[in-house]
Amino acid sequence: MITIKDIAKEANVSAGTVDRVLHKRGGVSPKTETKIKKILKQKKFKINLIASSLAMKKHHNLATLIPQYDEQNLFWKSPYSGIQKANQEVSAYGIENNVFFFDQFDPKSYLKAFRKLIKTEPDAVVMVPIFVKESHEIIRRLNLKKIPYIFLNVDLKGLAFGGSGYNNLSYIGQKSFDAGVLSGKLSHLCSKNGDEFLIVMTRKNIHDYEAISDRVKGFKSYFQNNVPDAHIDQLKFDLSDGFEKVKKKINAFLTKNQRVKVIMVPSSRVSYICRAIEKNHLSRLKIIGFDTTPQNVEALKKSIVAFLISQKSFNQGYKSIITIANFLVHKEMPAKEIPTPLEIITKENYKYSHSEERKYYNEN
Amino acid sequence: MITIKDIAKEANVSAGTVDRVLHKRGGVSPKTETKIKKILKQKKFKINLIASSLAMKKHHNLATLIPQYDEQNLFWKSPYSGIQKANQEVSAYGIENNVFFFDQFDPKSYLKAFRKLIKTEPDAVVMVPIFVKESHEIIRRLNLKKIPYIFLNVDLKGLAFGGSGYNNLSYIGQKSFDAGVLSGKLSHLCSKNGDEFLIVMTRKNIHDYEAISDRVKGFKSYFQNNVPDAHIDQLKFDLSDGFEKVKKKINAFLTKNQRVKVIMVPSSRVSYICRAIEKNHLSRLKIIGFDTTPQNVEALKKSIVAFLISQKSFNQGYKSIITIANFLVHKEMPAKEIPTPLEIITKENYKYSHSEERKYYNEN
DNA sequence: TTAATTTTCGTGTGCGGACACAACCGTAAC
DNA sequence: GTTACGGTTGTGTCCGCACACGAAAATTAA
Repeated sequence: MITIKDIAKEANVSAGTVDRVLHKRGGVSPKTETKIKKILKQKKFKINLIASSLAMKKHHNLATLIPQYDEQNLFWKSPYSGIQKANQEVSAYGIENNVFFFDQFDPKSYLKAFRKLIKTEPDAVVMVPIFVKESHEIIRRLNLKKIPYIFLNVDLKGLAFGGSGYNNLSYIGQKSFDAGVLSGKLSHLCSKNGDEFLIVMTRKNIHDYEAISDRVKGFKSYFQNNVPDAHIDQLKFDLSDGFEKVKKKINAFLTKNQRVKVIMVPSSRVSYICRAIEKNHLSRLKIIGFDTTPQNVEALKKSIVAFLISQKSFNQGYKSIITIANFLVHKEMPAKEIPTPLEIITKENYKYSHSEERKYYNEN
Repeated sequence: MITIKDIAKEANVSAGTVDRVLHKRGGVSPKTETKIKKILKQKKFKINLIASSLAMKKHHNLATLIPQYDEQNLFWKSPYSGIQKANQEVSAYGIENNVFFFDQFDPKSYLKAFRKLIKTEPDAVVMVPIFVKESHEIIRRLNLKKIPYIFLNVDLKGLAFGGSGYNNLSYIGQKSFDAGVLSGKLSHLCSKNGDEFLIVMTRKNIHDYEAISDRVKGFKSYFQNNVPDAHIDQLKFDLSDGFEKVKKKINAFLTKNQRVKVIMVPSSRVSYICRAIEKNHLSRLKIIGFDTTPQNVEALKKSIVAFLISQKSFNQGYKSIITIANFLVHKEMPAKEIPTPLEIITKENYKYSHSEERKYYNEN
């Protein structure tokens, strides 16, 4: 292991000078600089990150803005767990992360949470920009204060601020269109000629409308490119529709359309849909959904759902914090987009797929 | 962030005493010990791992014993890359890892590599125990020297040393039986009633015979439990069979058995098999294989192979080093078994599944 | 009571690097 | 020739912890 002192000795300078070169702090004569740089390369010197971050101790202050989860909507629990795990890890680097929650159906609570957030004067922000208009305002203020921010799970785009768009450091989440394509492929693989397909949309979670519609587009795109004459039906339910109405509607449809053999639910509400479907229909159906919420996994285990496509939201949360921490501490510029793997989950491989997350649950 | 000094001040003792309690070094009166422990809990003190590992600087010496990869057999490149990545990371912790290669078909080279390895007097060993008899001897010597070791990718078991078995710290790899079950499920999902299934075994790689036979068992087990009357055929090829013979045999079989619609190849040689199959057969077939070797991925991209089940061997290699490093540095006892996820790879999600690995390739 | 131990505890140093500050050099201005 | 000043470079301290060493207190022996 080569240290700064080793380099310094070799170059007949002091450690301070080497340090200046390493950090481009200036104040070094060109001669010595090139000499040091040469030795640095030659000896393959790498900064010891352990020692470095200990010495820095710049006590950074992070802030996270994410939806609150509840019994009804457990989806957001997973990224939050990932965030907590990351918080623990980065705390040794002098990074503290304050998490602010908001109601995913209430734009006002979003702004309110942000107002609390901004008062803590964070050095960087991780946010889930669910609401378009309000996010625009929030980002305007972050830009003003020159606070860097990254998007988690929702990839807000637009020609804001004079066409330049939002300059988030990074987006961490799923590529919804490709996830949809994958669901198309899986649907196709577990069907035979003449089978029909059904997309069931629930509009309960307005927030991820963009993602859901992208998944549907991806799904259709797959069939256009591979099975152009496939017959794809679509059912939409609204917020106001009660469970009974959903039930009636969907079963009536399935009775009338006996050739429907595959159902794709482009949201995390697939288990809800499954509960609505009568048993006699279920037996002929292959059902594909998204996200490994506890209810969905339950349906998977009972072989009601054939595939779940997971976006590993635990990892998303975890990675978002790690990414921004590396940016703050080591000035490491993240990729503009950090896509999460499109994980295919079945009854048979579920237990191996979320071990990190479960381990964390058990420990806490 | 709470430091040892904070605790010391609170307890009216010195930092040294707190340190003694933290590390159970003894020499502390029961009174002060309980007092300190109480404050430790109350303030939720956590050792700063950064500072800790910097202070320790116990310059550990690791050794790794893995098969050499070559053009013919790229499988082992992936874990090696993971190991290299991990080596880089742990080097800051004063851990150096020497990698020793051997020929996966030559037991003698295995022993020879080990002899070189043992001369470096490693503090711990990561090994791929391919050869049963030779591994027994190697492990005997490791036990004698009390050098801890973990198994990578091959889960050697047995009633060695008086029935106690090998006491490897951990096994990091795939659960082959469950991987087979998963391949069964996927085969089932993309078939319809009356379709027949074919297992094609190549015995080229004797070493993973155990894993391959477990996969086959898992495959059959799935069908026994779910589709007891399924018709499963089996073809075996030997080392001595040339490509032309394989070709002739397999195409003859497929011509005669037109109802075979799904082929499962329980090894990483699926692309080899695909090349042997004539086009007119391919169109009706769904093919499932293992491991994302470059050739297999190529076949996946061309839609010749429907599914690959990946054991993420890059991660296996990476994790093996990280695990043993944590054991050495932080005395963290690993789980006895660390199973790799059973990842389902299709043409549509491949690009998202090995991003870490590719990123590493590009950087180097 | 005093000396010899043993138990218990405090102090100091170093891990490798970051950064503030001091010190040095040469040159230009006076 | 002295002073001033900017460009360079060296030195020292600290980050939080681990651990060796020695000092103090408590105990036992003489």
